[in-house]
Amino acid sequence: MADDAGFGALPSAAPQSLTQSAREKLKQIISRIESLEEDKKQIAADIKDVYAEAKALGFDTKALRKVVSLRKLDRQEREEMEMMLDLYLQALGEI
Amino acid sequence: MADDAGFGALPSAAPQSLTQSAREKLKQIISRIESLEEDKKQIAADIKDVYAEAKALGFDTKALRKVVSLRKLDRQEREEMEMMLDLYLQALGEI
Amino acid sequence: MADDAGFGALPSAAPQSLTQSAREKLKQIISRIESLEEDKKQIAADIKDVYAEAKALGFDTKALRKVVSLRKLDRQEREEMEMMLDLYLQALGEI
Amino acid sequence: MADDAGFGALPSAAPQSLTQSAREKLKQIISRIESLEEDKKQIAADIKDVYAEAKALGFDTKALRKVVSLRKLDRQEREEMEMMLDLYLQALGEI
DNA sequence: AACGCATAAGTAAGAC
DNA sequence: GTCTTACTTATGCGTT
Repeated sequence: MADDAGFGALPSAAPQSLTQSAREKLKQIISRIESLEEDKKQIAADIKDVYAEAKALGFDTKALRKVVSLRKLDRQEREEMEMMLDLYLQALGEI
Repeated sequence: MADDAGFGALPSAAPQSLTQSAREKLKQIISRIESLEEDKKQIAADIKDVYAEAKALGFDTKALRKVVSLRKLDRQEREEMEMMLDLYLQALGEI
Repeated sequence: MADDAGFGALPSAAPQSLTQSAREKLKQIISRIESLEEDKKQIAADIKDVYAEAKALGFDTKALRKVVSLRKLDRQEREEMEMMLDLYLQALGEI
Repeated sequence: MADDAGFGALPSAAPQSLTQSAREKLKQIISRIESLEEDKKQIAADIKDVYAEAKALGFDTKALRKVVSLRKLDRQEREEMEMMLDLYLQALGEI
């Protein structure tokens, strides 16, 4: 697959002639990123499947999504609270 | 505003009192979704890490991202072409 | 939920009492935006009409949409390539 | 520009050999759609500009967007009311 | 009339 | 710290 795309994207010091080892490293990096993105995409598809399944069971997916996002908000608020707490504890430690 | 949450997150027949089994099923669904979203979030963090690592090695992350997205475009175009081909074959089949 | 509308749609210095001129300016801005969005909506409707007309003439709108999107992809890729080229030229300039 | 893309997307009756006039018609259709989409894109850019200008004047664009979307919701509700009213009037006429 | 899709809005991250 | 760019979510549209 368009694997010769390994141009550019190089250590800024030597733009036009990448050393062999840099080339190798670059390929690895690209490969890892693309692999991770593939995984992410797969999980997104899995999530879609779960919603589809829920719908088939008679659940209202729109409401379902709302529930999930509300719970996420709650969690975020809780995390923020913890961060605030850390901050305060830290501040107290500095007295 | 978006708060008119048209509820009914449940099998349409019994809006306000979910049966026990429906409740269980609902919990399972939410749990699975949240677990998957957690995984997805983790992978996104991993990707961030790879970029950070690449940057530390002297690679230009902006160019790196461009390379990745360009390769993605290539892939998309190839997929699009295959879909087009399918479409045409299908159209021909309908003669 | 998203109802915590963190207001202050106004010059930060005087949150609750907008000066008369700021009020005027605000009205103008909203008006311009809404007018532009109206135009945009109109054009979207026009596009819909063209597809409907095409369908009436016997064209397969699904294939039609694919063609349009493929041509758009082509254009995007060409633009991407030019951006890449700029990036490289720029990188070379920095040697 | 990739102008040879005028393949397929054809009246279902004669998939592989588009008549000359159908080809012409197809080109016109694609051209009109692309032109309209270009206009739409331009307007979207204009809207962005207005928000940017508002920001420069000290307005909080996030809140601004909220205002616009709220007003849009209001309008939609009003339109629905009018539709309902029409419906009722119509129903009354049928007595 | 409901389902999936595709665009569009809003949000969050990264670069300069 | 601002600003753009990318991603995620949400709504609407066409289709079956």
